[in-house]
Amino acid sequence: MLTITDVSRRSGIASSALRFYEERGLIASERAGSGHRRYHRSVLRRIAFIAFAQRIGLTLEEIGAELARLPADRVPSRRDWSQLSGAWAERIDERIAELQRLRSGLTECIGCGCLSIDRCNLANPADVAGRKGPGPRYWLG
Amino acid sequence: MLTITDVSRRSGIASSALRFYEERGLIASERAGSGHRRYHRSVLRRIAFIAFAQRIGLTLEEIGAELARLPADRVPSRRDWSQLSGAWAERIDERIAELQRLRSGLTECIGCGCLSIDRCNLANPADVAGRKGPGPRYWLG
DNA sequence: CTACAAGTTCAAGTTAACTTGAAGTCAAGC
DNA sequence: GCTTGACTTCAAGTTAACTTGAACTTGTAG
Repeated sequence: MLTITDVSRRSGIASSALRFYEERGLIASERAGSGHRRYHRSVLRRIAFIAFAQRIGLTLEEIGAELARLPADRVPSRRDWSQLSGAWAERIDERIAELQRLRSGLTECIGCGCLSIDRCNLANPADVAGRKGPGPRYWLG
Repeated sequence: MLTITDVSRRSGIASSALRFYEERGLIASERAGSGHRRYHRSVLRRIAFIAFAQRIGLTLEEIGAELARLPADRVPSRRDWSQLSGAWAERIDERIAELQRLRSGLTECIGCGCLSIDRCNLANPADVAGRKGPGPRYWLG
């Protein structure tokens, strides 16, 4: 069993973040008699998965939903993990495609001078105009 | 001269956001005798530029820095605009490259079962471990 | 036994990019 | 003249993903 500092050092994730993940139900821990957290080594792989998924652009909520599909009664196998990431490739491909569209718009649209809201659909695609709710907006979100 | 509602409707950006951009010095307006904002039509192109730059991933602060390089004494020309976006192509290419690395890691790394913090550099590249400051972290930021 | 590091909880702060609400002013139609 | 909609400012709220601080307890080395 690992202490929170062990896990933090090995994963590069701050202890405060680990407690936060636990509060959100993304990882679990047992307690020593003292009340201190003790982690199973398998938590490291779970954390690696979380970090990876974040880089792909998933929110913690989405990641939690994925993790909930892992078997609860045993340590997940290689197959269990690889099945989770099924839909991700498509998601990444979509983002790459968007970036490539933006990249060609950079020369074709700004360069040619047509960057005007009335005529340029790169400057104002539907999903930019159709924003919803409060809080910051991210171009990939 | 356009009212704030005119500009909002034509750009798809909420009036509150337009006031916010002005507060940040990204756009400018004059005032009617009543105190109401009046915009020059050229502000639409400026807003289009802001929206485009945001989709590429620039923060408002960075966008402000770019906009500050436009000539202040006249309405910017086609050339003025296209010179601003010089460094962006490279930036987009870097992001595409990162996504492609992540995509191959998806099959090679999660699929093969090597996704462990100790051994997998996709799970824990330097820039994930080396995070700094408070606030949310984004995988592209 | 005494330091001092490491752990705990809980509330509040941080960042970006806005939105929402309150409280009041201005403009246009009937 | 009245109502209704558009506009103004300013303060406070929103979201995500954490961090920071306060106040306190545990574990360990000397």
